[in-house]
Amino acid sequence: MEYGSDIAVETPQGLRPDAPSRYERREAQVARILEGARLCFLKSGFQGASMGDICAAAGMSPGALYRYFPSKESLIEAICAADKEADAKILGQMVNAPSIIDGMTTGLLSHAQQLHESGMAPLFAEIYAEAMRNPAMKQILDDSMCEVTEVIGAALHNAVKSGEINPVLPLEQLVPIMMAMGHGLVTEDLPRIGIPIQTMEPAVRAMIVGMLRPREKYAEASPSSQVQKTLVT
Amino acid sequence: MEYGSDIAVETPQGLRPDAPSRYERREAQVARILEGARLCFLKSGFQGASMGDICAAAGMSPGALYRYFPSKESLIEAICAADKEADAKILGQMVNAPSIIDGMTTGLLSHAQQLHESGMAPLFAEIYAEAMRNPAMKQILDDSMCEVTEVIGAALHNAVKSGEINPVLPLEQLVPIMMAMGHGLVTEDLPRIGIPIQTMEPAVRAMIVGMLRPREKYAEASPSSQVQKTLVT
DNA sequence: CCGATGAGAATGAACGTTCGCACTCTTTAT
DNA sequence: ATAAAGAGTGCGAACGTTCATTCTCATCGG
Repeated sequence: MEYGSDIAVETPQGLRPDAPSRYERREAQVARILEGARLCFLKSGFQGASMGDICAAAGMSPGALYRYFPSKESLIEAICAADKEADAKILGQMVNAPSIIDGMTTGLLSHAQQLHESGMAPLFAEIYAEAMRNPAMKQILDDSMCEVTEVIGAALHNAVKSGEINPVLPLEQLVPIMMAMGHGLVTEDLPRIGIPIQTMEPAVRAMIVGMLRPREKYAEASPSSQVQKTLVT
Repeated sequence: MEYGSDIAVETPQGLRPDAPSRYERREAQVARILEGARLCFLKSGFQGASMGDICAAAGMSPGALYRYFPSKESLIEAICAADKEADAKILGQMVNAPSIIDGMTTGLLSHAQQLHESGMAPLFAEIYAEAMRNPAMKQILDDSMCEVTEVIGAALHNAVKSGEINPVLPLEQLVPIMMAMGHGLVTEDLPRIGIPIQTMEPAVRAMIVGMLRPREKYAEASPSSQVQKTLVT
């Protein structure tokens, strides 16, 4: 059951630096497998998709596929990890915006948009369900969650210190709650039921403003939904 | 593949009204099976739990179990339907409260509480994931979702008419968005990571208030987080 | 005695994974 | 330059297991 963890290919430095074929080909094959696996998992779920299905989708025999991934589980983990990396990118947008309200609003909406366009929303649900019982998957998810919590928490902490916002709750509690709500927003795939992402902007902003209670000069923000805070907790 | 849909037991009227043993015994067996199935699905997921596991959990042989449920799929559907019924109960609380803000706030929190206490949160994730690919499951979920949307939508509509609230968005858009956020809140199982349900109260209220923008006399509400609306969309 | 119920072995399919073999490059030896 | 060796890669049959479901037979209440 214990394979060496050579899922990822060796670094190119292991070969002549100008030799393209071997290393690049291997990377391309890995990509093909992951893409096929993603499609199958999307259609049938982690447990429902068979290795046969995945082989077919990747245009490859089982023998060949197993040269790249030692088990079905390793495939699932690779897919999850890739998904979490995509999340991290979005995160950057959120915390680097000049206004924390704008950053979080557009960050959440981009996340939803990306998930919808890439058709990954169902996979998200799958990952969550799998994490509920598979400890290895749980770890991947928790690590990612932890990292996100810290980065957002730090950004909010700065905003609090500079007097930009005055949250309804201590940050340790507020951040997970906002993330949970955001998680619901992006997994529900609202565009599918006729609610375009852009429509959600005022609602998302209202939620964030409601929870962060920015001082007036920060709260004006964009299109609609003006709210001003009146009291400190 | 096409069995008669006699998943649920025949109504008691089909037997002598004073005959307890047959009908009651059958109902008890069904309950035992469903409880065992629930535990197994919780632990291993719909696809991961085997009929053998479920038989063992229900203290029953496969031959016996199949006298009550014609397939594994019918078991899954029964579990989902039971779950959706539990949701409907919570819904009553929400719309019958004198203040729509209070009703929705406490309704959401009760839902989260119940899901956490009954340990059903992981099943929720499982149901969602399954619905993403199984059309029959999708139907069950959509029907429930549709019903909830209507009831909440109607309650909000009344509140708008009476001038109690002035939502940031048209209701057809707002309701699904709020439900999505609520869904995220209850499935994330925040108590598990150290955030007790009651802590979430101000945050949930802030979200709801932010989105519904009640007039001042309704907005005062409980503990914290006072927000007042200033403009119409 | 009959229909409902239960146990548990049996069945056939599907699954994840492995194996043996063939083929193709790349490197090394001649 | 050519041959031999070796590693990487691919195929698809085969293996052992597990699974959902069915079958057969026994039991029991009415």
